[in-house]
Amino acid sequence: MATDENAGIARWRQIADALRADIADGRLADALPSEMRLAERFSVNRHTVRRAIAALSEEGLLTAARGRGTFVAPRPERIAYPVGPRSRFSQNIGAASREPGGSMVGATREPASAEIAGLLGCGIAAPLTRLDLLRVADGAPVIVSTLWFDEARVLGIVAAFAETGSISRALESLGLTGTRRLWTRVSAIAADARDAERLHCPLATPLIQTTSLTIAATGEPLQYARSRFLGSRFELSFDHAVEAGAD
Amino acid sequence: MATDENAGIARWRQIADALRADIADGRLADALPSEMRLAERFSVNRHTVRRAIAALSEEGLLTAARGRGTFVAPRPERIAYPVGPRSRFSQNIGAASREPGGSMVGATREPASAEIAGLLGCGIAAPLTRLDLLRVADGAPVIVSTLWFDEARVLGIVAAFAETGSISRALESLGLTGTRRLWTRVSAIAADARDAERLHCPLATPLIQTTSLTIAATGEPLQYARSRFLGSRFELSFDHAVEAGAD
DNA sequence: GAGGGTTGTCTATTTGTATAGACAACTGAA
DNA sequence: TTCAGTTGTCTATACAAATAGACAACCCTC
Repeated sequence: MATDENAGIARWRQIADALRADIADGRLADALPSEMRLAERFSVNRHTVRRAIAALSEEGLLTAARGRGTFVAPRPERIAYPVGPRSRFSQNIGAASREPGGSMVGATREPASAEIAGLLGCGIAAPLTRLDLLRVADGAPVIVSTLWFDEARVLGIVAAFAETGSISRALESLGLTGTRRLWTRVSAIAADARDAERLHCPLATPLIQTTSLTIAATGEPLQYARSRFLGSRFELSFDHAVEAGAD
Repeated sequence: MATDENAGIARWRQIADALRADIADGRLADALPSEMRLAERFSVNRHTVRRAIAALSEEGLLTAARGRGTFVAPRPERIAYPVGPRSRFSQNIGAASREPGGSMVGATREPASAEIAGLLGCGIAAPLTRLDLLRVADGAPVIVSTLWFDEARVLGIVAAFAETGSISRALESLGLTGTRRLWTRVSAIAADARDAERLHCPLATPLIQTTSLTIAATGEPLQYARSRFLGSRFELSFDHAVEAGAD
């Protein structure tokens, strides 16, 4: 219940973060405790609590009513996001009965770094197609992802994506069917200024970062991707199939 | 390169976070740019940069030498942490040629919440054994995890863990062999004051949070676990086996 | 209507953050 | 040795954050 000083994080921000986590996990619902009670609970002045509440109201998580109290907005449930060999964004968000959405915020050419060249099996500095996507659920941006392809293998993908609105359908229209995700790696990072702007979230919000490799039906590496998910809105889910002979 | 104001995060902390990320990802190594250069790069006064550097020096990431410059400590590589049906902590850390380590920081009884009761297949408020573990690599704490078991099924596990130093070996000594992890769910959270103290990391450091369910050889749920990993030190890795008939 | 409890707004004061400038102490190379 | 470039330390000032207290505006219940 205590807040740390000298952490470089304002107390009101620490309180806002704590309340936000409580709301996201369902520990706080309906009526918030009064400002005086919260001030006692965090060992802080009432004005400091008020500033935290103001920040959360800006985010739409709380609404205050003079004389009555402050109330928690109905919490958007965490999006369960299954990850497996056939993961697709539109399918995942669609299954959660949300409007799938994604817009391309950038499509550029880029020479392959040593790391990506190794993963995609192309030469260093070979031309890559890089797509930057912003993915939306319930009208709010929730994922930023960057995809890299060996340019020669996906000619016309930008137009195909613009037409179909989906990477998997765009790949199919190029004749690349039966693609499969080979692996996914997961870490956690803090949103930098760029991420915060794109995802409409406060600076330093925890994000889930995944990197993944997708292969074509032939087994050749096809797509390397890096995605950043709003940590508070998502729960990635991995089902562990039993590998043959792994016992 | 710009820092945001009004985010409730001090500029020196934003700069420290940015430099820490650059170090973790290998974009910064050997000699750091001079304080004046960094001040220009972040559009900030030199003293503000100095405070950021002081914080990172406290963490052991930088060492400054008057007249020569400031240097990046050799970076501990990210720990690749494979997650699958047979995941075990000691095995993972051992494979990365680090000293495995783990100490029990708590062993308590706890009545089952509705959520955990549903997962473990026991009654609500049934007695559970709860173990709190702190896991260490290279002498520094890197994971906090909490494990819940149906008490009746793991009598004596505390003593068995104390003897073997490993959960999997403790379970085997109780006759529970052939356990398997059924699923893992992943999200990202910010370290609260409690986590920060235990993991020796700054407040609001991004953590990977996993929850997982492990079943016994019979298929019955055995263990529910929640772990929090230092996001900067880990990369969880999931290999997607092709499920039979999933095409 | 009265009264207790709530949020909203005001003033004032103290502490922390950031900027600015100057100079000392030190290093390495010319 | 000289000198440009580095980190370390000092003073001073402006602004944001946090505390403290008071009171208005409002809601609900008795």
